[in-house]
Amino acid sequence: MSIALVDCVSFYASCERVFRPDLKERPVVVLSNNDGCVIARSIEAKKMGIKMGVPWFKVKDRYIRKGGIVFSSNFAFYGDMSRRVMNILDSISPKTEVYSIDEAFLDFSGTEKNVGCFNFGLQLKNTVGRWTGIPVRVGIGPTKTLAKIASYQIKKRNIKSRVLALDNQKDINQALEATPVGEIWGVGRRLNRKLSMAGINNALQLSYAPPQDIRKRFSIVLERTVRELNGERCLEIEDVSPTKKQIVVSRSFAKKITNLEVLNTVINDYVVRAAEKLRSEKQKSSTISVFIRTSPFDASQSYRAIKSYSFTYPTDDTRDFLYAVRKTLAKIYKPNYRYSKAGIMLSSFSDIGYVQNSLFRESHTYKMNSKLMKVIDELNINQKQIYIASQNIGKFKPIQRNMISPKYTTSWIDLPVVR
DNA sequence: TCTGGGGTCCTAGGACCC
DNA sequence: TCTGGGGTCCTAGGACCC
Repeated sequence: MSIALVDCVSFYASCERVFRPDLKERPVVVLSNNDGCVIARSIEAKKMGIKMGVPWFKVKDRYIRKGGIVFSSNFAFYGDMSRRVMNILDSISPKTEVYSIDEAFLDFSGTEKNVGCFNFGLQLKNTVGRWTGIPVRVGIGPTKTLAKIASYQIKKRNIKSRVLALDNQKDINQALEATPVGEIWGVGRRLNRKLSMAGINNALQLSYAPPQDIRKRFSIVLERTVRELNGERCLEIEDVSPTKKQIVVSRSFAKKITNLEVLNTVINDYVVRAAEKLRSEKQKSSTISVFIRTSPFDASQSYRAIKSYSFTYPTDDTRDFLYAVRKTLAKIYKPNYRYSKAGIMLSSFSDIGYVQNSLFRESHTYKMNSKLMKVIDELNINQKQIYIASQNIGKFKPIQRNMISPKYTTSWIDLPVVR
């Protein structure tokens, strides 16, 4: 009964190093959109005191002066590297859940008798390292939460093999005692404070708390955590990814927007992307929400608004969404504000095969529209860009990425050359 | 000057029903 | 004039995750 958590070390920074061996052992950081803040740091950068999420402009000078290397985010590249890592894990383990871009849970119950937990972890780490160049940590335990704890301990104790198997109670207790309550998976800032006020400071103490009490005083979520710390499985491995319940596309702008038409054009881009995603998920949506806001760091003004539009029938037609957004945005837009971010959200999904007929719409129009969208999607996959007239086509550059690396693995032009 | 993006789950409270 | 009790469903917002 064993679960492994495979966790890529400083994932984005490690990706950048794969095709740049000259960056080995040098500080590397990766920035968010608009080069806003630091979202990944190599170990060397962490040692320089660069904190996660820190605004780039605050550390830039000092970091560069000390010889640090910086990249804008290149998500097409990271996504592709992630897929490669996950495929390898999937080929080795009987059950795999891709938990995030850089983490996966593996259930290898049954096989541990043959090779042993530790050796299994070693095999995972070595194979991924050799085949992709990405370093990973492997934490192993009887439950997901304990596997997470194992992974945290690898980091904290700086275990050289980067593999830790918690397969007996003595090791488990030792790891729990050395894990502050705020580092437990599922305990955020808020719960951390509440728990320490209740005198619970490390994972071992939390594991001793009666689950029923925890449920009453906190929540059912934390109750599950307590049980998981005691080796009782409450969270299963979800090896078939559940269908999405919402799709969000949102961005902060490099330059504030003060004009409704520009805002609408930019948001139309998000709509086009979200609708593509929706169709690739084979879903239809009957609610779209639009939100706009000013910068939370701007003390002189503050406005945020969100409004939803419901269709009488579920749709996946980009033009339906564009129409809804135009109407909705006009209702929440207020002039004289400097908007810093906007986004849209699709929700209320239903399966594509299921159509609720409407009294007010001929049913054959559904099929016609789906065909059109399908053709557009296929053309766009083959790089022949079809735009909707109201989209933003280079007129306005809302995103800034000044230090982006080549798309080494997803673009023929950027393919690395070996001389 | 410059502060990310995309998700899930749970709960409280309101609307509505009988 | 007096104005019950119990249930479901939906939504907004909070908390958390990477």
